[in-house]
Amino acid sequence: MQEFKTNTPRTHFCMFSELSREQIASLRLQEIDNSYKKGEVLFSEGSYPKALYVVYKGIVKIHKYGINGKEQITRLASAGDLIGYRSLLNNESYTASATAIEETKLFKIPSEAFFNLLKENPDFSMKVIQMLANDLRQSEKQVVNMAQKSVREKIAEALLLLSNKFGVNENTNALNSILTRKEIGDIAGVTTESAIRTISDFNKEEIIGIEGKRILIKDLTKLEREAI
Amino acid sequence: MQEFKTNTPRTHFCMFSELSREQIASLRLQEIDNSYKKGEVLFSEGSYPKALYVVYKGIVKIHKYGINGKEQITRLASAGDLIGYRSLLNNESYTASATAIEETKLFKIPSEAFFNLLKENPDFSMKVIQMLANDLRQSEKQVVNMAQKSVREKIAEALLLLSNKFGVNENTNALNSILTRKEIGDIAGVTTESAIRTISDFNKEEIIGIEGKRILIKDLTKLEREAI
DNA sequence: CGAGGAGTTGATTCCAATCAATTTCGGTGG
DNA sequence: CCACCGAAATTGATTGGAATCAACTCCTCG
Repeated sequence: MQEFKTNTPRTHFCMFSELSREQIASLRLQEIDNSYKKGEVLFSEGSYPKALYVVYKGIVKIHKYGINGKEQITRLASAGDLIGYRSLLNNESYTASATAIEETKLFKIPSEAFFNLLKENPDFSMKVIQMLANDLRQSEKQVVNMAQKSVREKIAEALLLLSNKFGVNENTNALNSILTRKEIGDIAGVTTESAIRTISDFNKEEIIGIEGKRILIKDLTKLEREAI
Repeated sequence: MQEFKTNTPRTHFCMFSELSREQIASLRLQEIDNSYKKGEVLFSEGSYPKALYVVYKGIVKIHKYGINGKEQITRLASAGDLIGYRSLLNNESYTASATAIEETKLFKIPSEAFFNLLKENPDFSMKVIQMLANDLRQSEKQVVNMAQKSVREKIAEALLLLSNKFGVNENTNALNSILTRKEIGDIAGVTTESAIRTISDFNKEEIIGIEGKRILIKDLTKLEREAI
């Protein structure tokens, strides 16, 4: 029934390609001088957006708190990704928090600048629309995954996500990103213990390798098969 | 165009309010002469979109097939709702199927007409953007629900969705929509048996009532509490 | 070198899926 | 109008997967 390969590397989609120099200027990008360290919170669920941000270095997790505080990571953002746009577009408070996973640097775009460009440039609007449509597709696929897949499948899926999004070292095959086991569990929607056990199983089965916190993708084909 | 009525002022969002007569005309809305009967498929996962549709009567479920054919309903569309827009915007094949739950009538909008209006009317673009941002918010909430909630919570959530989206008869408190127990399970992401057992439990606890296939919302407050 | 966080492992529990059987219901044709 | 058929709903028994609880080790960092 599945018509797509679930792990098709998504061509990176940059909102800002094809904008003219003037249009970029009109966004009034401001470099945020201080960087966010690992664990620092960029914004929190419930607070109100004042601007939107473009990540230009590092990794940010977008996460929500569910039943008795259990975390769910809904998205990972890295260089080129826009964050905080959704609440801004809806004019509502943030429905998720954003926290740096690695040291992160951001550009800030004042919200009026963003809205002005949206109004004046139909191509830019179309870009935003396509980005949203893509995110939505991704999210709905995720709903089905969460509802139906086993822990093993969800962890395989999470590892593939990390591999696609951040890539692997071409010599060692180590994932370029280092997340805690808890965070991997929070992506997959399983407990930390289940994440650890499954990662350990994959290691025993030589699908992946483990070097401390680092995970090596040893057999991508098998991993893809595990994710179904 | 006729006014679309619903009991859900909060979530309901009509794309076409605030469009001028000319703009509406430019969409070249075509009434589709034959209606779709209960169970009829409007389009299927994997096929390619040729146009987009506005529901003007009836209910349509948007659903995907997951592990060994198990269905997941990702969205319900009724009067005023647009369907099939996402794949059109992405220029990709449908990632979900659409099936009539009740006898359904549609307007069809040729895709060029839609794209033209998007290009020419920033306000309309903004409407589309907001609709997408809303859908996305909804979908990400759903991811957390699926990942973390119990069967009981998910069924309560599904019943609330039906109550909000389609309303209840103000005398009997019966849900205006009639879905099968399987479909309710497919919304909640649980098996049909679990859906039945939980609905039966809620009935025993006088949170809801059952009259054949019809479900009566007897105690909305309790139901909301169940959904957490 | 101590402390605390991250990772690991084992034992236990329990929720929900699965499997199986039966009843009820709604629509259709004689 | 009623009998019949298939689909939907229901109920029970069983199983199994994953959460929970608990204890412990291993880093890493001040």
